[in-house]
Amino acid sequence: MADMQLRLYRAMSQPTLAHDKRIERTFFARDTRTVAQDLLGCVLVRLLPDGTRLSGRIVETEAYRPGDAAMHAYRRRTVRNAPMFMAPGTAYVYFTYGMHFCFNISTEAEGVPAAVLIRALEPLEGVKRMRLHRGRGDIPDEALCQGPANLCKAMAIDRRLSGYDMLQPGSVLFLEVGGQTGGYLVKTSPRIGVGGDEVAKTIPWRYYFAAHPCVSGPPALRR
DNA sequence: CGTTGGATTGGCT
DNA sequence: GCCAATCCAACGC
Repeated sequence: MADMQLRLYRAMSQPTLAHDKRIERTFFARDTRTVAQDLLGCVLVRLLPDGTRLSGRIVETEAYRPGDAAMHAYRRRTVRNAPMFMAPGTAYVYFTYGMHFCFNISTEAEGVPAAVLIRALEPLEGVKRMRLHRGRGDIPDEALCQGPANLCKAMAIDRRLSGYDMLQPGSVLFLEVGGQTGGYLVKTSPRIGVGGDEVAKTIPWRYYFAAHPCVSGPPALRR
C-alpha cells in the first residue's frame, strides 16, 4: 500500500530530474523559514567517490534561527556550530547521541547563525546503495531516508562534510530544483525532539508533505 | 577537570 | 511507552 503510493509519486517526480538544475546561493540567503518551506520538493544529490549518484526529494525540514533556544549557536559560535555562520549553502553536519549525524544547510547572510535541518527524503536514485549504507536488506524504500540520522547514513553524510560549501565547483553534495510538490499539501508543526524553552518547543518551524510515506516522526505529526 | 544531556533510533516491556 | 546505546560539546567548579 505505502509501497504503491511511493511508486506512483516517484513516477510523477521523474520528469523534474531531467532539468538537472542546480540551486544557486541566493536561494539560501533568505529567511530560514522561507528556505525550509521552499526546500520541500527539491532534490538533494550526493556524488560518491566511485561515481555513484545518490539522490532524494526533500519531504521534511526544520528551521533554526538566531534567538531560538533550541539552536546550537544560541549562546555563541563554537568550532562545531561555525558552519551555521558561514556562507549560505554551507553544510552543517553534527554528531549527536554518541552515534548519529544530522545534516543542515546554512541560511541567511554570512555571519548570521541559521540553518535548515533536512529530516527526510523520498529516495530517487541509488536506492540499492542507500540500503547497503543502512546495513540491512529489509528496509523498505520509504524508510531509507526517514529521520535526520537515517538520512545521513543512507546518503553517506558525516562530519567530514561539515563546513563543506555545497555550491563550490565540482561539489559532491548539492541541491537541484524540485519543481512540483506532487500534489502533497505542506503542513507545519513544532520541531521534533527539541529542548531549550517553551517558546522553542512550541514554534511551528517544522515543514512537511502531509501524509507523504517518507516523512518521519510520530504518526500524528506525519498527517 | 568532572558532569550532564542531546535537532535520534530501534528494540524490548 | 520506556530506555539503552555511545560520544562529545557545553557548562559549572
